[in-house]
Amino acid sequence: MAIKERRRGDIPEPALGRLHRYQLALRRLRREKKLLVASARLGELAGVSAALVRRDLSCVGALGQRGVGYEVEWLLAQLQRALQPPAPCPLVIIGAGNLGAALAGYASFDLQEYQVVGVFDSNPARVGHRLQGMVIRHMRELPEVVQATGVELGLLAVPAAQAAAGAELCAAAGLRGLLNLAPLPLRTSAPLVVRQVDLTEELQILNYQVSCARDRKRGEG
Amino acid sequence: MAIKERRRGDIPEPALGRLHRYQLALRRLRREKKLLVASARLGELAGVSAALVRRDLSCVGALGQRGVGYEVEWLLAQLQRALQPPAPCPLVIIGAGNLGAALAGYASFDLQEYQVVGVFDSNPARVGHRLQGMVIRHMRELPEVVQATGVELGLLAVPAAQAAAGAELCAAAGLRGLLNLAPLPLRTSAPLVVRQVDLTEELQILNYQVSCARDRKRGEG
DNA sequence: TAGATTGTTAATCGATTAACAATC
DNA sequence: TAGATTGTTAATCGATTAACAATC
Repeated sequence: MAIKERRRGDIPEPALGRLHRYQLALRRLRREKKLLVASARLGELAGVSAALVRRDLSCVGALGQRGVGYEVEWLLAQLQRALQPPAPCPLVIIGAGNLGAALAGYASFDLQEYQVVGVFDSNPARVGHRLQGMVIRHMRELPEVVQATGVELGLLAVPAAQAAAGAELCAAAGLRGLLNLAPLPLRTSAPLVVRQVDLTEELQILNYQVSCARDRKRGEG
Repeated sequence: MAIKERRRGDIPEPALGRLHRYQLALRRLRREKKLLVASARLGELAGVSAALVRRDLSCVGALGQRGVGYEVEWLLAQLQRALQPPAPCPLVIIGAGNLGAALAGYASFDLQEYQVVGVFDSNPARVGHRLQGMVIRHMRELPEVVQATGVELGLLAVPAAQAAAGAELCAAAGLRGLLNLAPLPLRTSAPLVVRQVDLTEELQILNYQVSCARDRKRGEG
């Protein structure tokens, strides 16, 4: 039986999220000096069924041993290779307002695998000031920085009204991927991969689910 | 034909996210003085098919007129009622580190529908300092604030290692919902509804999708 | 009436689970 | 060999799309 060709791009999106969480669980197991882990245990740690763990792992070609389980260290290496974060992945932050400033600090200190290589803003009043030890640069310098550093990813943290224009500038500057934190679904301009994270949306869903939980309890009680 | 009983909790989660985006689109249409909108146009604005728009809207009992479309103002009111954000929804922030500070600023200024009523931290070195005009309080004061203000939702912005303990304290203090921003899947402790937003995960997925897009292009070129 | 657009049903698609032969 | 656990196939479930009768 031929080893399945691991064509990139064939991992469905929900599986990508779970693979990331398996990594977290595996790192924890490694800290605990565990050498082997079964799909059942890994699923327990990641909040996922054992069957789904096995299916997800099989789609990155990461194999265990029947009757034994998965080797922690080796599996972790496989996942890292498959999801390929080339160690300290460079990143720019667009928007130096409240959220941008927060993220600059957060990303600098807490996201070990990512490295902020620049903070940009189109507001002249902000340009030149310092943020987490970095000088805020004008948006028009972005293409230059992309050229010089080869950075591909950006965090878009500007007000909703400016998100579309900001994304255009990012695309034009040569960025490849954008994590949009503005509460505005972005018309994904041609060559740019856009992902949306909207805290307002998350809060609204949470709020709804909370009120449903309350209703259910009332129904029982 | 009886009007469908709008039992709360029967809206599937993916639909909840889209309903929120319809609200954004509708507000924009309102600003543009549009009175009516068709499912096709609303879908276009929200990046969703017309059929799905109609299905989603029907599950909150929000109805249009055949041959005509949906009345913008009225539909917006229906959605707001169904998703019920009771105007300025109170909120606490747990963790006054980089991310917490950022969120405190962001939530105070940019999330109009939410109001930060307190920032908490368990690190005595931080307690007493000011953040966005609010005094950082010790975690042990949380129950008191929950009692006094009736706040139900929290943003958990502590380091991964402290997330589990933080969630416990929130549950014990009487919070009902928690948006966890720590990169750690939280074992949802009994009566607390937890939602996960992990920027690391989002970045990793984005990064993967970018590299897939690159591979595809290479394949073509 | 003719044209437009809904609400809903049936068909399709994709993701998850259950089950089990393979095999350590 | 007996027990454990994988990788994968088939069954199930849920969400999306296509299609169309209802009706403005």
